[in-house]
Amino acid sequence: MKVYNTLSGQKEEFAPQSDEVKMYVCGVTPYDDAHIGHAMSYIVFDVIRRYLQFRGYKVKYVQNVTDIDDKIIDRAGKLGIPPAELAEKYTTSYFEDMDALNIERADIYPRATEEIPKIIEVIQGLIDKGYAYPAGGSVYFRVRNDPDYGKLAHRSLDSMMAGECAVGGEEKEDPMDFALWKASKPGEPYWESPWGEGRPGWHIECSAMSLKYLGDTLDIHGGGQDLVFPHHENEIAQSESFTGVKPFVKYWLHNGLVQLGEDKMSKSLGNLITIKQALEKYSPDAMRIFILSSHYRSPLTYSEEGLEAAERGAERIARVISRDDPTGGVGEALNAEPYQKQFIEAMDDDFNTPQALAVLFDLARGINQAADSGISFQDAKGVLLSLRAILGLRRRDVVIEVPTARLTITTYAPTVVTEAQLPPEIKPLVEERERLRKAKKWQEADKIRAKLDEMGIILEDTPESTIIRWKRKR
RNA sequence: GGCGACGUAGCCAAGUGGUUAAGGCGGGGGUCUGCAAAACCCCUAUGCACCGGUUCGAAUCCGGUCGUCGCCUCCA
Repeated sequence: MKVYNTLSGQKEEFAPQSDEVKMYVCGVTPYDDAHIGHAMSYIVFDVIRRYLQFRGYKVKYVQNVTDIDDKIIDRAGKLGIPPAELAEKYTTSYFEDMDALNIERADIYPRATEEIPKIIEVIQGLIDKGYAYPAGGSVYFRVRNDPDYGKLAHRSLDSMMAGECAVGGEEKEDPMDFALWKASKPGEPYWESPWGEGRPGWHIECSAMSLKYLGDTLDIHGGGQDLVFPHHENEIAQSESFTGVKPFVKYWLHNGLVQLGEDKMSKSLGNLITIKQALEKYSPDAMRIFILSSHYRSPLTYSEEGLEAAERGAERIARVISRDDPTGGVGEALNAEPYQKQFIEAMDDDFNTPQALAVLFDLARGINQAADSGISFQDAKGVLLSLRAILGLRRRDVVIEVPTARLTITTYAPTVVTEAQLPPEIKPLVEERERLRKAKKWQEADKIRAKLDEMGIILEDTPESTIIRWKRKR
């Protein structure tokens, strides 16, 4: 298995420290609804985690919630509510989105505000070792004392200085130094520390949490490419300086960024589409297919057409899974092993989900062919189910028997569907149409079909039954 | 300005030295169907931004040109 490591800039053979992969992915700062960019990152790492598990690894997955930060304080101030309340609101919203997208929960979600003792311990350790210094109630990391600084971003300190004139710097020894601890202003939330009242700087919480929950060396650290510098660079500096252990992370994985038209989708540009907005129009499976259709390290341009295409694809795979094998598994059977092998080959090559998805569609076609020609596909369907689960796809179609006819209800709900969920006015219409069809009154029958179509119900006649299909996405 | 990525069919997107350039969506034709829908079959890039070079052979390596984007500042 090969993974692309940002640190080396190359694909490397994946060799974790043990059978339990220690995985840390940068989480959110909850001050607003999560957007498509978040969806991309967390779907990508969800798939990576699922695949590692499929390959037999145990995975310990930790994701932080940075629930105290300048942005939270600013936004809460504007809204006139306590920062903690704002953070809580959007943390809840975040979990709703993750659940809706079928992203498995991390094992631990440490929150910055609950990890202050560890954060202070790390900062104090850095001061003791000469890597940090207090100034004006804050504490800064002394970048010049870390000869490795810049190794992740592949940049030298001097080249960083050259481009942009230094930021801040009033009490810093060096303009590139960054804050580990920030002195609080009056009215801001604060915690007691050896350096006075204050709060953690942006990068320190990730170092403290990952060291606490996963140890001195992580196997995988993930996040968006926009975090490479300065966030992850600073994490390396903090962590390796504190522990003296190198590397802090064996494999740095970064996903490409979502673009909206010409520009990156970002907070500062304000051109965000939230996950909640997208889910109003598109199913979770469509979102996942859309995102997984391009390689995780490539930029992804959000487009309605792309989502529409993904929606069709999601539907196709769900339909295959709803097909029954009439052979009962007897006789000639479709062998899905070659597909599974190809899927694994694709995923083993730095998580090539576009190719893996192509294999899934090939297998779907194979199953449909088998079904159309009376070849058993039970086992193949099992393979399709297990492979698509790695990508987190889960649309299901449910067959329901009613007294007058055998009906199949198609839905995208993750939960069990019963006839009771079918709107009561639907069934009589379907039955009436069936009577008209038997009487060969085609025009009247078609009128009912058209009427149902307007109600969001699609009817598909098959030799055995009529399939009732919901147009709705969920 | 510095660092980096990318430019493949109508759209999206794999492939990164060697038979006919994956897959999805869309489009065209057909089978099935009362008609549809679904499914299946066939077709839809003599060519991979452009120009040179290396090679028996390049979308794939090298050089150049043009274009797009990201990071360097809060960001997944």
